[in-house]
Amino acid sequence: MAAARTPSATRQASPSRGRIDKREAILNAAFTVFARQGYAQTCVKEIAQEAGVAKPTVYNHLSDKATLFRETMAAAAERVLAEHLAAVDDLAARPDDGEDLRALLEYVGGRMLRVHCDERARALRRLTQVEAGWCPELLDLVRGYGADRLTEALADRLARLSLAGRLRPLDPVVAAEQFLALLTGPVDGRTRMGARPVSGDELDAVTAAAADTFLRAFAPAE
Amino acid sequence: MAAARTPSATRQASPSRGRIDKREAILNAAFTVFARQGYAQTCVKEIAQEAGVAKPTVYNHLSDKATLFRETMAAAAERVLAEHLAAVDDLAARPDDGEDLRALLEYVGGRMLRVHCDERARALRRLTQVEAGWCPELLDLVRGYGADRLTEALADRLARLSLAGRLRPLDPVVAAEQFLALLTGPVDGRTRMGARPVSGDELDAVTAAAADTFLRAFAPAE
Amino acid sequence: MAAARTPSATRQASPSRGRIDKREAILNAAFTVFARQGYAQTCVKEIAQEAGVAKPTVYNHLSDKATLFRETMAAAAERVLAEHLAAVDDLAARPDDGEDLRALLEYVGGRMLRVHCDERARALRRLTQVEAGWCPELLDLVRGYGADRLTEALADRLARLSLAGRLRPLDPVVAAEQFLALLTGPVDGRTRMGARPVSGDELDAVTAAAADTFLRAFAPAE
Amino acid sequence: MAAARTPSATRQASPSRGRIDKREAILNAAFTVFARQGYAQTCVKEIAQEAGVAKPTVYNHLSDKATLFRETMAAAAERVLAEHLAAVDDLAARPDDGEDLRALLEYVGGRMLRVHCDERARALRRLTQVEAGWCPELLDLVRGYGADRLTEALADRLARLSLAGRLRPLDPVVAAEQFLALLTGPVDGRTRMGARPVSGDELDAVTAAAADTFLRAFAPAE
DNA sequence: TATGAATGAGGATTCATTCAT
DNA sequence: CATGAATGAATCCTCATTCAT
Repeated sequence: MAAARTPSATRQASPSRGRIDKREAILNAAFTVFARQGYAQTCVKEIAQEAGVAKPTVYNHLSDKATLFRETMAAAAERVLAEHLAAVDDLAARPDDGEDLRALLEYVGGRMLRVHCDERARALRRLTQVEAGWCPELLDLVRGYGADRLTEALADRLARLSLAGRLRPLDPVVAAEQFLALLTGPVDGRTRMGARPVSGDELDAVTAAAADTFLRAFAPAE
Repeated sequence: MAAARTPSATRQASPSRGRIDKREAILNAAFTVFARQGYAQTCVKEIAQEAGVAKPTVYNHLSDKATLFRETMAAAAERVLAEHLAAVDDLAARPDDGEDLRALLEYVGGRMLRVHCDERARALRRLTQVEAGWCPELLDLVRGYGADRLTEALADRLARLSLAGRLRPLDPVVAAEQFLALLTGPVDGRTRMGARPVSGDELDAVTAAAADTFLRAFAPAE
Repeated sequence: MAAARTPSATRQASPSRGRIDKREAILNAAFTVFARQGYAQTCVKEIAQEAGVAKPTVYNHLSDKATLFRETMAAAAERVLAEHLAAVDDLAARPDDGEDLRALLEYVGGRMLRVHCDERARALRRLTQVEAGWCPELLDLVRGYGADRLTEALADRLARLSLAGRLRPLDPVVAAEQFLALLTGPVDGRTRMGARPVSGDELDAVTAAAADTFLRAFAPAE
Repeated sequence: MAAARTPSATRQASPSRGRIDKREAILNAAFTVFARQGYAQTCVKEIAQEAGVAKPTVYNHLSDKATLFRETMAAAAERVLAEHLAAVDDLAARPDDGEDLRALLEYVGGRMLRVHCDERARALRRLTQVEAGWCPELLDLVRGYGADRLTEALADRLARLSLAGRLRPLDPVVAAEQFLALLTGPVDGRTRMGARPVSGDELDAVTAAAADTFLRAFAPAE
């Protein structure tokens, strides 16, 4: 089977690509529909239509509805992870020495908040939470793909800032958790758990308030 | 189940009570099952069994499955609201002058966090979030029954503390939002959106850290 | 539940009768269709139509297609058994002393052969044989309801005839088996395992030949 | 399976052999699976897997599932016929004059009974019987490939024995049918229509009893 | 020719909902 | 009113069959 794939991939890109594309199209369509309607309310027929394939094709690529759901969630988690990692890299690349600390926090906070509020990320969290009852592996699947990754990256930076004397001594993880909470908490509250969109201005206001409170609490003593 | 049968024994005394009790038994059973399995995965038969009545009886009291769900959520929201209000009253009754402010914040924070983590409250939030897609009134239904109520009560107290000079000048709503975020954010993160139980000790640690950060940010200037 | 059935049965015969009748109607229809088309080729819809009920009603009375099949076969086996037992009783009631032994054997043989060739009995044997692969309990289910019962009853009578000196000493079971084989073997061969009907004349001819051979083999020595 | 792969190694020598071999491999595999599961329960994919080919290859060689079944049955009938013919030849080759007639009958009977009980022959009879409903040509297809052939061969020998004065005057076909019935009837009864294996000892016992009864019935008058 | 992929039709099963009692 | 029984409308899944390679 592996032997069957290698040559065809060598001969021309299309056959294996076509299969991969179709599988990916199915997973994309599935995430769209699952996110819109939830697991049980979604019927495979809809997913097939959204993906532009026939129903059995879905079953050909993904044996079960449950399997389809798990794979869909895994793929979505991977995509969201990629966006998160981009934010993290962005964070690491951002020079902080000599800059205004408040501006840095606001930049980083805005970045994180936007990742958090991303449509896909929100749908992923919602679905995870809802369907975790019958599919507990979702929790482990999405674990670390969510804010945790950002939390750790943020904790790293906060630790370095503290060592550099630009923040008071602190527990980096707790500080990171709290900064994230100051960001996401008010937004989640205002958007009714993410059910409503929120304007960029509001995000900025929340970010500014979070940075302000964080700085007041964690700035080095005079 | 036993609870569903007991009232029927007292029915002779008050016929209308029997009806009410039966309706309430159905709503209780429905919330239990909905919370466990979600809306679509739940079939009316299960609810009827949990309530100890026959399926058509459910339809007699609540015309539709959707109606049943809405009424169930409304009743549950009402119950959770009652608990929230108790916490709020508790808050208002708590004398604060002359006491240690940190101790007050930790007491209030712990109270709120426990309300937030209550099994029923979590189930209510989860169901609201999940089923809001097809039943948008849930958002308005549960709005104000959740942390909002606490937020406002807390904002009141914070405003008075600020006026009394025990906190620096602040926007009470923002401060309340942030205090709540410092409480619930880390817990929600650690419990994977409430899917796992969390120990009382952990709650206390989070509460202490939240109070500490809040005080550092909002204590009056020297 | 038992309490709910008893009074209604007492009150009037119709409700429980209706249920029983419907169940029986379903089983009858199921046997008809299964016998015509085999298990896998039969879809539940057909059975429901044949029984004049809706598909879910079938599932209401008999949870599964497999269960439906097993119950159908059990009921059919019972009915066929009843016919067999009638033949056996008839056998026992038949006075034999003083009569012509050949006439007796022919009468009994014809009776048995007709039971054996009965449409329902043949269908039962066919289905048993066919579906025993995935439903082995069929063998035990039908065991004893088929020729075994007749074999034993016949063996009893042959033993008595032997004791009475009208047959030579013999092993009653072997003799009974052989008499039945002499009856059914040629018929089964000619009807291609029961796939084709066979005329009454042919049955009589086979019966006569069987009785003749049996008598030649088991008549008492001069 | 090994048998299906071996010929493909010799394919280079004779290309047309490869096709024939593959077709035969498919038919063999098909009979195996059909015999195990019946027509409707068998899906073409299984047959393809059992034959070690891809599903479309099956359709390349045999256009239809029904056609595949018919061809499979025809091929199997041919193979069983070959075995039957071997038995018949064996029968004819067996010198009988001067020998003990009982020994001859037991030899011939045991031979026939073993042919009758052969796994493939039984499966062929079962499938024929079951699927004859929708595929009536099976009856004609298998006719004459079963016991009929043996019946006729046996009738020939019995006729000659009768003419030779070693048996009383008789109708050869009836006598042959009855001898076969005395053999197969008890065995079929004991094996629950062939669903269970039967020991060689039991076959011998049945054969002895059959020969005994047959001799008593058809030995020449003193 | 042989195959991986795709499809259309169909079947088992469940469920919300409504009568007869 | 409360219930057992019945139903019509989905939904998941399988399978025989056909293209593109």
